[in-house]
Amino acid sequence: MGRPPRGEQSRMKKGPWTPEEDIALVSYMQQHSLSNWRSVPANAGLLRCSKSCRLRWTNYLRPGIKRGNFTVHEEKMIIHLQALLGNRWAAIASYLPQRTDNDIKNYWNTHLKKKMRKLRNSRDGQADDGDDSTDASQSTVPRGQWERRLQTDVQTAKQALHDALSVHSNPIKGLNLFDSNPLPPASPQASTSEGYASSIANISRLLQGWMKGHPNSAKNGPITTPCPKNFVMNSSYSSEDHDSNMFRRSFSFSSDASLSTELQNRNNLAHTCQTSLSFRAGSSSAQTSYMHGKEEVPAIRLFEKWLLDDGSMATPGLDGIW
DNA sequence: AACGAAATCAACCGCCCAGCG
DNA sequence: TCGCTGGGCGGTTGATTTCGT
Repeated sequence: MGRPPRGEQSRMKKGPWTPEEDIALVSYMQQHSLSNWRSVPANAGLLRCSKSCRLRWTNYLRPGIKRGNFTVHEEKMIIHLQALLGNRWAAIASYLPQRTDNDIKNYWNTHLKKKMRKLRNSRDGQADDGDDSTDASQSTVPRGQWERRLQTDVQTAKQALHDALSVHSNPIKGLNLFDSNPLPPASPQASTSEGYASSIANISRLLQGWMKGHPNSAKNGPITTPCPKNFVMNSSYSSEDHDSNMFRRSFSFSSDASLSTELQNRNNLAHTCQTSLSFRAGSSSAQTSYMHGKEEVPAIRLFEKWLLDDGSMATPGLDGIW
């Protein structure tokens, strides 16, 4: 990618995003269909590089992101998937659509890696040697496991592609993850799955943090408070402080916007799928493994059962962590 | 209360790849 | 075919927060 001109680069702002910037970006993203990220900073009035905007949006501001409070089930899935796929966080994140690859990566590095190391040490009775040999990407994977990884890659890719394509015939499928309803559930019981952070909640969070530290609240840093399960608009918000129109815009994602986001997510998934397929393209054994018995469907079912079944078919050695 | 160490995580960096002219 | 560009990915950094003494 071409390096931006020196002058332009120096004018670009770096570091933590302010609530004002977040609102500007969210507001822009809500009103415009995304054609290319390069035009976003200028059009949204941000002194950020396009990459920074994309990252901020995909990792923190876009609708349907759940942050913090990883469940035991999610932990297990991450560990299983990491063992299978290695540090391919985007692929792992595709199995946890509420989570971003960055979030999963951070969680792995700060929590799970340590947990795994502890487990290994207690099992082997060895002192911590500090290496990360539990990482599939760095370990010498036994042939059987490698083949299973390979098959999983292909199946993951196929499934992702299938999902990505099927959205056109059934756009509602899977949309519970990206609820188009701008209003939060009326009661805790109304929320089907456990706490899902909508865009509304994301913006609420940033505004709450903004108000807590406003003005010049940089010291408070990014808002990391977990989202409430059922967001209630903060009644203490004063429209005198900020542009109330912008506020309203930020809190009213249209279903179209949510749908386009979902479509893009699925397109991204399809891209991951392509990447995944090409990843092993040079391997003849990949073909052998994939074609074996023409049993793609049972294979993915088995894998998903293994993956999603809480501990019943857990990876040997992982039981007892929780 | 004060200080340093450790943990956390948002954001950046650099590389890679696909698409396009 | 080649060079350029936009976008995606994984690794790393560094500011901030939390914990222990």
